[in-house]
Amino acid sequence: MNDEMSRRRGRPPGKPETNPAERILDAAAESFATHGSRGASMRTIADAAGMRAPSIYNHFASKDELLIAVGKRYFAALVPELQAASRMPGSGVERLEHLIRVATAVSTAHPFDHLTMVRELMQVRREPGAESLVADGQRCIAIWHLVIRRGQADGSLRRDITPAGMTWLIFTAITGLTDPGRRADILGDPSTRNVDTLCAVLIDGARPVRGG
Amino acid sequence: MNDEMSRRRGRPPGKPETNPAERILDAAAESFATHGSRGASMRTIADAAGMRAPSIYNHFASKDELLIAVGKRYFAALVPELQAASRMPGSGVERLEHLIRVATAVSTAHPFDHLTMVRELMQVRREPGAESLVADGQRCIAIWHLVIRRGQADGSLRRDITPAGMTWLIFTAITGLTDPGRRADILGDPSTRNVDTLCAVLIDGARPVRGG
DNA sequence: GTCTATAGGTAGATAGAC
DNA sequence: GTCTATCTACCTATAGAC
Repeated sequence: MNDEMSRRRGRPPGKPETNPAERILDAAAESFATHGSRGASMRTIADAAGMRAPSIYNHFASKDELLIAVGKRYFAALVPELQAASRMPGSGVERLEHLIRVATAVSTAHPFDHLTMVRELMQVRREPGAESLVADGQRCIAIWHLVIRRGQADGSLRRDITPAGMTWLIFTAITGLTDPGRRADILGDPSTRNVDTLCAVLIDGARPVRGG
Repeated sequence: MNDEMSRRRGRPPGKPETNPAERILDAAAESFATHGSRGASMRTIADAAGMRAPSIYNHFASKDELLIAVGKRYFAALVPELQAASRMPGSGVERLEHLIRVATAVSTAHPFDHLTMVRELMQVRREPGAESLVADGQRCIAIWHLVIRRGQADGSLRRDITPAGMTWLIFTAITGLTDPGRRADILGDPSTRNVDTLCAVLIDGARPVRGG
């Protein structure tokens, strides 16, 4: 019984995942995304990570720092991919397609990190240690804006929408894609093919209007 | 001092809003949407509604019931509008445009109700009293699916996306539109014109692909 | 670096005066 | 129908043994 209690929620057998900090981050991200940062307790996070709550404080100084660490991990995965995609050759609409592809890939690969960042990170924006998160967020937005502006300049993207508006629409669609609770309900089959088609709708909607 | 404390956060002077239950619902929706259902406390909700926490229990039996009441108010505003829009004459894509228009109007008119429903209502799905919420949600989804299927049948909507996928994409875009925290950051100017253009992107993306 | 025990604070909800 | 006072439970975080 003690054996079963001490290492609960085992990760898939083939994956040892011996790093405690990473285990804690995984558990925290899922808990934050599912129950909100206030609904997630250090006890349940620790439980999912296979330890007791006080042990978390050997790796992270506070709950807020845990929240910030999840955000940092997310941007560490996203920013380099976005930068690379924005530098690929092709027309504006093609580069935007690359951006959507990599952003969707990163966010569906780490859905809980994405949702934690979107829904819970506003609360710790002004906390010490969160400055880099704000900077990374602005860096990402700047990349999207630049690519869209260039697409509008070369005529491959419609000009009646602001880069900010289009960025927001794409970002919010990706956020919906990562929502594990609603995915199954509404999407039914979360197959990659379906996701690609949804991205195609966004891209086709972003092209210049016919005859215009 | 007691005078200032007892009736805090006054609504606009011209609006008496004497109904306590409605005041509580307004305060609860904003608090739920902003801080999450766990981050929102009965004390702060009561404070925003101009009363003390125990007084809320004269109108709602528990915090969960308050959450459910917000969801009910949202669907009471949305469902009739969706039904009316789905019955308007025209092609499938035109009816879908009507749906998007009324759904956007309702959700931006009651953004906190919408966000509360989206983010926090999953937790009380199986609570007694929440059955009608689940039913209303399924009713809305059915309307969207029907309109989209008809549009695909009459050739005014692309056929390579499932009704569920398109519904989800639109719904998630509307959710993003209601987010008061991010609206200003990303959209910049929350003017109606901008919102209409974003809806146009969705509609244009949903039309049959060119040459196909 | 993990644990048990616990401090200190705040949450939801109730009792009962008015 | 609103209030003050309060109960009980849970939360974050710390202390200190091992």
